[in-house]
Amino acid sequence: MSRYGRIYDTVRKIPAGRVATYGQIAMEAGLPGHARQVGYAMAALTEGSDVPWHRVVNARGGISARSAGPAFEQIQRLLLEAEGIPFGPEDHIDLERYGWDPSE
DNA sequence: CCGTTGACGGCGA
DNA sequence: ATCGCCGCCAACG
Repeated sequence: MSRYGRIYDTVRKIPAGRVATYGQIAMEAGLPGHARQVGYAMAALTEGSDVPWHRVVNARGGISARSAGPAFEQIQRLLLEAEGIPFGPEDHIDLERYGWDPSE
């Protein structure tokens, strides 16, 4: 987990009530263009992890489908709504309003 | 060693 | 705005 440590560390910085995109996390972690590796790193997480994985969404503000099954997608949406983040008619979050700005 | 796969994203048609 | 193709790179068989 040597190289992904930067990724997990960056995800931990996302404040509650905010979300960040895979590409954004990659950039903040010093790995621009490696959005896919961020997704791969998230898939490797265990349930006891202190990483707020649910705050990571795709570039359109939506929840990406995963091989683990649709159940986790539901859980992610529930966790985000519990933090006050609303989903639009197309199941997407308004990144302009709820996207994480690292400089804040 | 090589081909496939995958929690993605950008660009062109 | 939507769709499809391609690039990125680590993990697996």
